Amino acid sequence: MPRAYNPSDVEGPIYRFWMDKGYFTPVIDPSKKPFVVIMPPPNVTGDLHLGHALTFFMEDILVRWHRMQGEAALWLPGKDHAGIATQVVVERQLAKEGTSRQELGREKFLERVWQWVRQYGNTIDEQLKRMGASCEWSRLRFTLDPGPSRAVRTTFVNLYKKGLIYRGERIINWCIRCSTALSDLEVEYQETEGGLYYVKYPLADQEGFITVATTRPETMLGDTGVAVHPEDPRYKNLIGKEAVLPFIGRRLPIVGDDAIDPEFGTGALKVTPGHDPVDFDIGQRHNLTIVTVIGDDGAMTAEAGPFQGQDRFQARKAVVEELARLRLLEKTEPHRHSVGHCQRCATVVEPLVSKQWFVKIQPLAQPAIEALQQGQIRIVPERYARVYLNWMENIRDWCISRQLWWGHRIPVWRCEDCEHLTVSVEDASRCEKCGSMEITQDPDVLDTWFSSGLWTHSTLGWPDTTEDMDYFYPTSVMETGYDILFFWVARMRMMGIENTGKPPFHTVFLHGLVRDAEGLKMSKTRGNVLDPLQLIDIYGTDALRFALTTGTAPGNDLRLSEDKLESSRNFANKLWNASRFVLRSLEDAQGLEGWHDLSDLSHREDRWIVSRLNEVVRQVNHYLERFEIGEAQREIYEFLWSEYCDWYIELSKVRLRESSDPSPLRVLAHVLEKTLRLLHPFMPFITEEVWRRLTERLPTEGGLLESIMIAPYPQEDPARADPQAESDLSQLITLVRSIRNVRAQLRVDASQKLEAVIDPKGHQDLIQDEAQAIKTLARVGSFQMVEAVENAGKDGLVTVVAGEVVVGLPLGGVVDLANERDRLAHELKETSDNLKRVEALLSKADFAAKAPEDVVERERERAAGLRERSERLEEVLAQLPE
RNA sequence: GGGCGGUUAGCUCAGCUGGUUAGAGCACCUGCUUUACACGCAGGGGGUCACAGGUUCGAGUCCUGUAUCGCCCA
Repeated sequence: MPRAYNPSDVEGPIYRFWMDKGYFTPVIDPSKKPFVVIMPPPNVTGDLHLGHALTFFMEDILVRWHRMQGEAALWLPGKDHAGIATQVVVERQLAKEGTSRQELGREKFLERVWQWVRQYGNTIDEQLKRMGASCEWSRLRFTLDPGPSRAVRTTFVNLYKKGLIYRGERIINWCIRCSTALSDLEVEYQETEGGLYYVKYPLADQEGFITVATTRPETMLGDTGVAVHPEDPRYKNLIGKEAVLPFIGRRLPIVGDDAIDPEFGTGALKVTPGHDPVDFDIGQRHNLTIVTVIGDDGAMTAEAGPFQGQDRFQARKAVVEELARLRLLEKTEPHRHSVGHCQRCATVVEPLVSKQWFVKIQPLAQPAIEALQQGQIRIVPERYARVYLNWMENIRDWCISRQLWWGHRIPVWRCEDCEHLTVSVEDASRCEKCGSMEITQDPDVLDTWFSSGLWTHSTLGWPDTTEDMDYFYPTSVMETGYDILFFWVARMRMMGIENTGKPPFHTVFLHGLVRDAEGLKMSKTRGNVLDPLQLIDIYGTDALRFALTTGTAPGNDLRLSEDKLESSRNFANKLWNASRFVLRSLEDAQGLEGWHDLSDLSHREDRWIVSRLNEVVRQVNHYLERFEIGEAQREIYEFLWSEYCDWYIELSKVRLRESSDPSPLRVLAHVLEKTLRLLHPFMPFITEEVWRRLTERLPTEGGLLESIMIAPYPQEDPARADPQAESDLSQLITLVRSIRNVRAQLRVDASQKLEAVIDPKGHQDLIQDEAQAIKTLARVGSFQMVEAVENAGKDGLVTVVAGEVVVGLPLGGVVDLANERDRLAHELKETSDNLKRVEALLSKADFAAKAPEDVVERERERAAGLRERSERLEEVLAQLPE
């Protein structure tokens, strides 16, 4: 066994072993509880990043944990065609080659995309495997697969028939570069420095002007009204009158509308229903006409009069200049406002009126809201439930059509003869109304999130009645980043309830975003993206898993640094070396029978470590139940390193050297084996590797299996708890530490063995039994037990109060008395300060009366301990020679 | 404008329903080739838990307000 753990030696073969054994495939068994996680399908746009890695690690931990508990665990992997995202990526590639999708044509372009998808699809699968993901490959799905595609069409048809999908002319977000409509969610707002322009509109049929303030002067060409607050005294008398639009000459009715904020600008708003969603609504309320002055290519239309043909930003300048020349520009103020950008290509989004398909969302949102309110769905962390509810309650109809080529084509065929729309799951060949063959399919595709919204059930075979649907639906936990709560989680809920009548999962577990060491979001443009595979090459999968999921709380962002990775790698190495020690000790060992159950523990060290392990098992399960993965890992880390390695192994060395009876070998093996199982969901590879080597050397007991992956997860056993052993060992450890402490403080050479006198204060048996351990671990040559240390008649006695025990170390001339006096005085002050605080608490009448009994009792015991300690210290100090 | 989160050791972060002397990793200081591990061992220093009030026998933890940083929504 090599001195250092080398992950790359073991990870590949182990993963292949698991695959070959089919451990990732659950057995459908109605008598068993299923545990189901549907993987958030990564986009097939490129390599996986650390955000994906975090998602997969969290899910793998949960799934492995449940699988080891004997549940039928299904983790269903998949990939998303990611309509606009993928199309943009491939278009960029085409641009580099000097061509475009238009040049290629729809069919050829789609072929190109499929090529891309095959390449990256495979890469993603391989990356997942390297991450140790125990997902069910035989059920792998792609959103454009026939099954999920049929689910998409079926849902579309159903919603259409219920009147929940409609086609309408509405204001939508338009990306000029992508030439497509976007949903509200696909628009990202950025604060931008701009201007607020005050423009004078002459009043019709009377003298004077009304001044409006706008951030987008070029849209004025499409104004069809002016709005003021109905109660605004400045403008009240103008309501019902008209203004005249400069350049165009159109007469603009002045209307009163509550939506106007009298405080903003001049309190008068130019209304452009064709290019602003707020204005669109105002226009609807007051029957204002819609004029489109910016075309879907971003250039001014014929309606823009003299500005026709100019780019929208060019037109902005030109309009302002012209206004200034005509003395209609009152003033310009600098102004910060948020501007919408296309999520995928960062082009400024243009609100446009366009004919699109929409989902009427209210009737779908309502049941989803109720499911949450009735507790059918739980969100972890809970605070996101309110965020989610608030969003659901204010949700607007969802624009689902995209003018893209890559995606699920809308299953609607328009009849050239009678204009009837045939909406059908199967490809239509004739008009369902007049039977005409002259029908053409809608050229648009559906929003990617439409198919993602069905993912929890479309992957299990819906709309068919399948064994999978029957057994695995509804799923258990939806684990994903909080950034797609609205995009995805909300839509899955709505669609899941709509299609199946049941919420698609009972728990939503949200994790945070992975940031770099400076706390910045990782992005390609910033160049701070860390490639998970590279990190795996350097540190190993288990270390990366541990680093990403340790010390984090649900829903909180986390920073990944080299430090964390190194520390996780070191932990893996620590485990490796502890195992090396155990394995070497087990070589040719006899009498290991019973290692699995350990029914007859007599040695207090053994009872101690088994008791501690049992407590850790309890804690880890407790934390996992609450999705506190970071805390669960910390428990194991600390137990393994600070208790098992630092103390139990060190103590066992003493016993092994002495060949004492009982031998610690069985317990060394037992605790290591159980800890490996406990740790396996978090660090699957190293635990499997060590477990194999370990179990090879042990008699087959407890139904030992061929892989740790399918071994049972440790469960708490109250019979293992041993408070006496725990308090004994705690005293022993304190004793050893205290002596080491003094040695270090007084700079006693490490190789020098000291003589000691020990006043056991009721711990005679402990000190007697553990004499050899004390000698070895504290580097004491020999000691004798006395009744009072200060009467031992030794020179230069340094006295240590170690828990309840008192130790005297005759250091003769070694000791600087002044130094020693300081040390003791410092310790005494600390003790008596503590004592004062506790006594103050105890002396309050209310405390005894109101605090729970166990708390009071604990404080009393503490006070007694502190009092004793402080008395001892005073005595020692008093007898210190001047 | 509305909402949410953070503010805890030099840095990065844990700390559950209020109850030991507030923890970890890294960094720092001292000493160690102790036959599992220097990716290590032993010992140590370092925190008025952002601030101000309040509730309580008891507050890092609950409430109110302030400051500051960040996120989401409009």
